[in-house]
Amino acid sequence: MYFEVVNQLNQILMDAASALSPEAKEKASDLSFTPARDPEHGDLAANAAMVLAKTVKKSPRDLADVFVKALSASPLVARAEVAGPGFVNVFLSNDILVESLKRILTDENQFGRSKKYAGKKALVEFVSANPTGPLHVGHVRGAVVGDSTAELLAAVGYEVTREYYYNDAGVQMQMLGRSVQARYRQLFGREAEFPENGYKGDYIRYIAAALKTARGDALLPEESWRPFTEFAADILMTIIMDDLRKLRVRFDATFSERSLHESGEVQRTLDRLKDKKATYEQDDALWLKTTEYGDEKDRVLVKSDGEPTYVTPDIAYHCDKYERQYDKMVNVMGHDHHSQCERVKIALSIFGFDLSCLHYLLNQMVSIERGGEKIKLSTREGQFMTLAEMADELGADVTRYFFAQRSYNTQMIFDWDLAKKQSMDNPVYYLQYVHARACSIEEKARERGIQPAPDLRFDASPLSGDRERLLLLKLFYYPLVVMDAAERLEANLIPSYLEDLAKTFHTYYQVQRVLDQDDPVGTQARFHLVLAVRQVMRNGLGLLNVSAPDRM
RNA sequence: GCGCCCAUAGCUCAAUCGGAUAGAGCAUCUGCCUUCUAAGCAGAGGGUUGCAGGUUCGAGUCCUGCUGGGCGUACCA
Repeated sequence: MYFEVVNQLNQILMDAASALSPEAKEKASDLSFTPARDPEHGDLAANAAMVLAKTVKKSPRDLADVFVKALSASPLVARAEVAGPGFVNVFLSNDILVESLKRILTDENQFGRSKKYAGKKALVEFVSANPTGPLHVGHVRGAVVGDSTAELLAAVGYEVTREYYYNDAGVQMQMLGRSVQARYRQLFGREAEFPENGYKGDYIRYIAAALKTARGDALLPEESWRPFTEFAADILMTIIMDDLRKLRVRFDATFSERSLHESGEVQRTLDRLKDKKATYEQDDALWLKTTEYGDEKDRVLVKSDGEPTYVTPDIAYHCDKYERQYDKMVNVMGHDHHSQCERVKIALSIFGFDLSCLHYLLNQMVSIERGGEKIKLSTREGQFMTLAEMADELGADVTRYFFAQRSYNTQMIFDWDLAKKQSMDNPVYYLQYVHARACSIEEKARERGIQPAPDLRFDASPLSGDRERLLLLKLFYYPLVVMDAAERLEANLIPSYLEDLAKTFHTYYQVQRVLDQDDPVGTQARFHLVLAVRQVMRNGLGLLNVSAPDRM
C-alpha cells in the first residue's frame, strides 16, 4: 500500500515537472516523497521544488505551488500545501490509511514483505569463525547482524543462502591438532611437550578426553597431528553450530577451506592470477601486485615454504561465490579484517568481477560493561565472554535485540546490567509488552463477543482522530522501513521503528480506552487498530528473530 | 608514518542514504493505578553534534585540515 501510494504521488510530481521544461524532465525521475518527521508537515513530504528550482529558474515556493495544484486533484490526497523554503507537504486521505490497515489484517505475516527482488539470489556469509575454540561476543554480534540481514533480504524477495566459511587448513588448525595431541598423550601419563603457541583453554582437555573415550589408546603411536585436528574440528564445529542454535541462528551451508585445496581451486586461482600478470616471484615466494591498486606494499600469496597464505584460498572462495552467480553477496566480519577484504577485492577486480554486488559489513569491536566496569576481553588471556554464556544468562531475545539495535559500524558497549534487567528499562520487553498487551485486549474483546468484522467491513470513522491517525500512519510506513533496512543493509532501522511504534501505542493505550461498552462503533474500529499494531509488531520482531509473547 | 572506522544530552544510542525546531532510553526531579496488564503513561531540566574552515536554497550528515580514541598495517589466521 505504501509503495502504491507513493509511486502514484511521485508520478504526479514527475508529470508536472516534465511539463515545465526538457531539463526538468530529465531530473524528474529523482523526485520522491518521504515520510514527514513532524505531523505538522503532513504525512508525506517532497523536496522536489527545491531540487528543481535552479533548472527551471523559478523560486522554490512558486514551483511548489505548481506541484500542490497537481497533487490536490488526486483522490489519495486530502490536502497538499507549500511549507518552509519550498517543501510540498501532503496530507493523505483517511480512506487510504484505513485501506492500509485492512491490508495488514488481510496479509498478516506477509505484511511488510515484498516481492521486489523475487527471483534474485543472495548469499550472506557470516560468523565464519575457525573451529579452534568456542564463539565469543564478537562472533555474537556478527551472528546477529548476519542473520538479521539475511532475514531482511528474504523479506524483500531474495532467495537467501546463509553460509559459514571456515578455515580447516593451515597453521592454526595444525596448532589445534598438536594441542589436542599433547593433552591426549598426557591423559595416558606420557611425557608430551605442549606446543609453544598452543591452545591452552580447558576445552582442549575435554576434546582429548572425548578422543580417548572414542578411540582408546589407538592413537598413541600416531605421529601426525592430522587425525587430532580432524577430530577436534568436528567436535568444535558441532559445538559452534549448537551454540548458534541457541541464538536461533541456522546456516544453509558450510564451506570448508580444505575443499578448495583438494578440488584444485586454490591452484587454479593462482594460475589465473599469473595469467593476468598480476604476480611475481621473489625470495622463493609468490607475490600479488597489490600496490598497483593502492596498497602500500605487495602481498604474499604463496610463502617460500610452498604453503599459501590466508588470503589465497579466500580469493579462491570468492571466485567460487561469483561463479555461483549471486545477485548480491554480503560478507559480515570483524572490522579487524578490513585490510584483508581490500586484498580480496583487488584480486577480484583483477579478474574483472563486478564489485558492486559484493558488500562487506565490517562490525566494530564490542566491549562489555558489567557492574559499572568494563570487562577486558582477550582471547589470549583466556578471558572472554562466550556465546553460550550470553545465550544462557540473557536468553536469545535479549542477546539478539541488543546487537540488532545498534549499527554494526560503531564500536559498542554492551550494557550487561541493563540486558539482565527484566523490567521496563529493558527495550526488548518494552516491545514485547506491546504484543502481550494487544493479545490481552483481544482476549477481553472475545470474552465480550467482539470479533473482527466479516470481510473487514466496519465503520472506520472513529479512526480519524489525531491519536488513531498517528498510529495508522506508523503502520502505513512499515513496509518502507523494511525495504530501506534491506536495501541499505542496516538491520538496526527495524528496532528504531519498532520502538517508535511501541511508544505511540503505549501512549495511545493510556489515554484511549479501546473496549468501551458505551461506544460499540468506536470499540469495533479501535479493536481492528489494535490487532493491526499487534501484527506489525509481531512481523517486525520476527525479522529480528525475537519472540512475540502473548503474555508477560 | 600510512590505511579503515568512530566522535551527537551526565551515560548508552537514534536521526528516513543533504531537509524543516537534532530525538529516544537510562539516570535526576514532579505527577498518574475502583474500569482492556503501572513490564505502562504525562511533564521538567539537560546540546555551540570534538575543533576550524569550505561546498549550497539548506550540513550532525559531503570536502579539507587539526584534536582525541579503536582497529589494521606478517612469508599469522
